[in-house]
This record gives sequence, C-alpha cells and structure tokens, in this order.
Amino acid sequence: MIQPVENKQMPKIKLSTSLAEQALIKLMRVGDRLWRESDERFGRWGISDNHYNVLRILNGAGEPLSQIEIGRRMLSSRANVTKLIDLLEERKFVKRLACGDRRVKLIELTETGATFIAETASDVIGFAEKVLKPLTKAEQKSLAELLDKLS
Amino acid sequence: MIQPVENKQMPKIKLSTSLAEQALIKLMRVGDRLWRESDERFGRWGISDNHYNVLRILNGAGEPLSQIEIGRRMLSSRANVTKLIDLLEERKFVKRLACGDRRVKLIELTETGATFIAETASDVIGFAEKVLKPLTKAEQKSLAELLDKLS
DNA sequence: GCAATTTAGTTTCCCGGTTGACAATCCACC
DNA sequence: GGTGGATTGTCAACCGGGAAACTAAATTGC
Repeated sequence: MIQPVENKQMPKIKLSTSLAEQALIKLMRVGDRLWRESDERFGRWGISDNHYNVLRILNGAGEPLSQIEIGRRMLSSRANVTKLIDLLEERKFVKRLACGDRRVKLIELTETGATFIAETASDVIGFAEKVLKPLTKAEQKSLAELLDKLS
Repeated sequence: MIQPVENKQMPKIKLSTSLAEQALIKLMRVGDRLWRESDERFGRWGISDNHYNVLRILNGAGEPLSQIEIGRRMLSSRANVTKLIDLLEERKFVKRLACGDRRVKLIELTETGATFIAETASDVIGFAEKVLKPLTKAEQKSLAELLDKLS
C-alpha cells in the first residue's frame, strides 16, 4: 500500500494561461503525437516518416531535385538529407545523378520508389482519415485554413 | 553557370491528396516548426522545451508527482524522465523526495524552480502570442476547439 | 587568369529521445 | 508468510537529428 505523503507545501506560481498559449500547447502536443504515430507507421516499412517525406517531395516535384532543395522543402539540414538519401538509395528508391554543376547531385525517384509510394498510398491516406475522423469535412477545411495562416 | 540537365522522364505517381491528408500534413509541419522554435527559445535558459514542460506540469499539479506520472502527462518514457529530472535537480529547480512506496521518488518543485517559472512566464506567453498573432481571438478559440476534438 | 568567397555534399561529433535489461520494491495469490 | 508477477527508477546501447569542420567545385572581383 502506498503511503500518502504528508502534504508538503510546494511552491506554486499562479500562471495566467492565455488563450494563445493554450492553443499553442495543444498544437504542439497534437503535432508531437502525430509525428510519433506516423513514425511508428512507417517503421513497419523500414523507413522513417522523413524518408517517406523525401519520396513524396520527389514525386510531387516530378523531376529530380538537388539534396539542398529537398532539405529546403522539408526543413531539414544538409547533413540529414545526406543520411536520408543514403538509406533511400540503398533501398533503390532513389538514385543520385551527376549534374552539370558537379557539386550537385540530383536525386531521382526510381521505378521502385514510385511503386512503393503507389503501394503505400492507401495506407497513408487511411492514416490521415483516421486521425481526422473526429472532424467533419467542414471542420477539416477550417483547420487547414487556420494552420495556413500560421505558416 | 549551372547546366540544365536533359529532362529525364522520372516516374511520377498521381496521388489524390485528400482534404484530411492536407490538414494532417499542415498540422505536423506547423507542430514541428513550433517545437524547433520553442526549443531554441529555451536553449537560452540552458534547458530544453521538455525540461520546462516538467516544471510547468509540477507547477500545475501543485503537489509533488512521481516520475512515472510526469512521464505519463508529457508522453515521455520513464528513462527520459530520469534524465530530465537529473538536469533539473542539478539546477536545483526540483528535488527528489523519498516516498512511502520506496520504489517511487516524488518530484517537488523548489523555490528556485518556481522563481524560474515566474521570471520566464512573460517570455513564454510572449512567444505564444507572437506565434498566434495571425489569428483573431475567435480563430484561436476555434483552433483550440478543433485540436481538442483530435485529442 | 588567379585569389577570395560561396555553395553542395559528406563526415564527425554531440544531444535528446527510445528500447531493453536490470535492481529494488510492492502486491496478489495460495 | 512466501513466491511469482507488476511496477518504479536507472543504466547501457542505439538511433535520428543538428552544428561544425572539411572537400570539391563554382562564382565573383580584380
């Protein structure tokens, strides 16, 4: 049986939690939770959320992108992009292409990578649908708009 | 001058980005950005966002909490809570108290910790206000409500 | 044309987090 | 009351990211 401790007087500061702060905390908490869940989801495929992110960016661009451009689009450092591409290349999802500018390596989505995206698409969409199920379509739209204003 | 590369035909899968998926991506992106900014903010004080989180939780609880309870409230592992508390204790912001259940260590906010919270409060609120400035009060409320439904 | 600066990518090291193994302790059941 | 199973906190090992140092290559200025 756990002994109740004598109620020590712990200092406590009265903090006025503003509306903005409450919204901020919720935003960060929900975001954090989603990253975890999403990462766990992709773990099954042997890649991380960010690896998938790279594939999506390449697919969306429709043309090879330099590593630095990829990093720019996903708010990630050059060093990290190198590591992400290393794994994706090993998995044959992308290829590093030489480029006119010999400092640059253009990253190209391979057939294998494209196929992977296609095969996992329904799974990914399913995840989004599941997460946002508590909201009506109108509310989802509203949420997206509010978030846009914060970007 | 960068040589334009011959336009290789890169495979591209047509993905229907649903409303839910768009909202999800925005949510994760904004959340991610906020964590970075927030962490950088607390870096100035020599602690991380999560260290501060612990202090806030303790202050909010108004009584000492076990490490596992802290971990539960901030969605963090036991091991990580140990490390967070290690630093906070070294900084004299919290104290580990013995407890009736001798497996448990109750974490108590010290005067020093409470003072720290009080002194940084305006800074933290300022951050939240700045981030949510693009939204009206009504929109902030609306955002908070939408996020609540996702929790 | 050549030196100085800038840029892309890689490598190394560090930091914060998780997982898993562990010891101590408590609890449930017989 | 003793044994097996949970639970709490800690530690070691690992992993994903960022910052800084480094290399190769392009650009700018003279």
